[in-house]
Amino acid sequence: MRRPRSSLKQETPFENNPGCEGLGGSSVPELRVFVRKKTLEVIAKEVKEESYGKKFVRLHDIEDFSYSKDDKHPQLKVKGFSISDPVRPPSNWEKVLEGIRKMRCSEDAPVDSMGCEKAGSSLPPKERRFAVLVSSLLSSQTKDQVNHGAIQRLLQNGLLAADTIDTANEETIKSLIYPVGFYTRKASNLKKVAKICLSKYDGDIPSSLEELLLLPGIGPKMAHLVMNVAWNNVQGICVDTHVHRISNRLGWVSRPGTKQKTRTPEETRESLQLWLPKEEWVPINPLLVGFGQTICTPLRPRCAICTVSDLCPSALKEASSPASTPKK
DNA sequence: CTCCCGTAGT
DNA sequence: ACTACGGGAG
Repeated sequence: MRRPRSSLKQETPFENNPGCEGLGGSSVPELRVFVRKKTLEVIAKEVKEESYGKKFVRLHDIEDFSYSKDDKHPQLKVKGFSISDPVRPPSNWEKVLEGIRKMRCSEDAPVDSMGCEKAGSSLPPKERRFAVLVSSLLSSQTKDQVNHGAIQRLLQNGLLAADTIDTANEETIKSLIYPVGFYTRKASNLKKVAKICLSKYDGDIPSSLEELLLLPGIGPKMAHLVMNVAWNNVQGICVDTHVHRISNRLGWVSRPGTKQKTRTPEETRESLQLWLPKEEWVPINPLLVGFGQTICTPLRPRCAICTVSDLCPSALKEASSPASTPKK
């Protein structure tokens, strides 16, 4: 459902778009793609890496502009570059996925089953959503069990709601959430988030991806997770380091227009979403996380016991697990 | 000891 | 692109 605008020169949709503003005044018509915080990266990257090597695009180089409401990102079509290269799914991806599922069944992983999924499951909707948000804030780089303990302590002290957190002492919060990773920063973020939720959302949490991303401490991974869990609204794939690593090993993703590996989880997400059917967007995360913890580990992946190694372009190409670590 | 992990700041 | 954060794991 895209609304292509054929003649940008006449319409210049950016002028009416709060996210994008033209730089008036200069004799050369130059359009600066100016958007909020994290959206900037997406657009700038698309333009920058694909064609220009800079964050500015000259107005006359833009041939088309499209905006879709489902997809939040505006897209620029730039002279000499085609955005719409057809993307075909990697061969055998269904077999690979099925193979990984089977391995996951036999070898049980400690899979962080996302503590936030059950966070505050007994609370009313609004409170539950807030609990999910808090749990997501705390859970990054933290074991599920530790995170759960922190959530329980917050709950017991009545500090799992925007209004109470807003008035609470930051030191108190800090001590309650300890020992979650980065507790100092997270305590500070929690206070800020509570204030924002109170003032802008009546104590509820933002219901869009963009607004979630504006909260301190909420990045792409958690924003997608919160959209999924709190709002039951799948806006994108929740890509963590496991999904990022394994997708690249399997050759499932690449930098646009190349066969190079993606360099960031966000690039991986964009690339995966181009072909992976939406039904898989949610289950792919727990599946690959568990697989990544037990078999396709960051160092010394156990390709020898992996049942899909014959379908994996990276199999046995990195130092494998037990065999040899002679090294000097 | 080194590496790792999401996010933010640089 | 690189790094701090704050612990856990190797």
